[in-house]
Amino acid sequence: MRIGEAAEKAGLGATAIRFYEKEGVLPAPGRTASGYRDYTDADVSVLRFVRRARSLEIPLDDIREIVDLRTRGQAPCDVVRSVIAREAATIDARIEELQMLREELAQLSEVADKAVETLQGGDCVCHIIDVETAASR
Amino acid sequence: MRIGEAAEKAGLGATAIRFYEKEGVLPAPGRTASGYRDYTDADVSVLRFVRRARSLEIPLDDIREIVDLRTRGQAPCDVVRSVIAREAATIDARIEELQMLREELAQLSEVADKAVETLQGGDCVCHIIDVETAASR
DNA sequence: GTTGACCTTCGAGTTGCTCTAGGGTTTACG
DNA sequence: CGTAAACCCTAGAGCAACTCGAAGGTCAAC
Repeated sequence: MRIGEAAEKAGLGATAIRFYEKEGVLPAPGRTASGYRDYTDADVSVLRFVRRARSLEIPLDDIREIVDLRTRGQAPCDVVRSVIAREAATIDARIEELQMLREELAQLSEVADKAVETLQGGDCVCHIIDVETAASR
Repeated sequence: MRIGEAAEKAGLGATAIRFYEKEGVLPAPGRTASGYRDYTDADVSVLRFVRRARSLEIPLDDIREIVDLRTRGQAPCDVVRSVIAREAATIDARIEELQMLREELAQLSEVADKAVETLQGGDCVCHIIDVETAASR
């Protein structure tokens, strides 16, 4: 199949696939007589893996390593496992951070509502920002 | 004060501050006789605002807009409020997404553990990846 | 037989910075 | 007074992970 179909099956953009190939993350696929990239179902499953891995925010360098091991028929399990562990920790930290930010935003919009109520537009120059900088202490 | 002190007070790097200035996010500060940037406490509070806004992942374009309104003495409240609302929604979505990913990772590392147990290294070529691609359906 | 959808490559642009090179300045110490 | 460390300056390159545009080749249908 050509790149468009492979892209759709994998849930990626065609340009992203070309980019991954250029970056050495993906092996070069076959080509048709006219020079079009020609993907097999096996290729698509690799594409899909890359998409999944990227959606987990695993860096391309790590993905390249895993894909490389895979295509050379070696066991990427240990690599995958350590990457999984690392990513899990990263994601936990990220979630925690975002929850804190979310809470601050909620407070902020409360303050913003009050500021608007009490100040009625006119002289509201930067109260929200001031409160925000105060909150950042 | 010079850029290093301002940077420390605001919780930013000096290079980031220069970058913000170059990008027009921050107004150019005063200069000493020898050409060093010279920041006031008011400047630092703007820096701090930018840092806070960036930690909320608000894009520099939006921050520039808000800072711009502020320095022109206009009320950025409505802008700030709409940005806050938008960012809150973004963060909620992001948290949800990350929690899903986190769950998948947990499953994945379970599978990886089992795969290692049952397969003992040798022919473990890509079971984790296969499971992962299967899970991505 | 030509329109339109698809494919090709290459290079540049995006965002938000950091880093390097190659300088000048300020401060403190001996 | 000299000098070494720590600070500052600019300009430009580089980073991740892509996307977009230009300029063109190809394939299917009507």
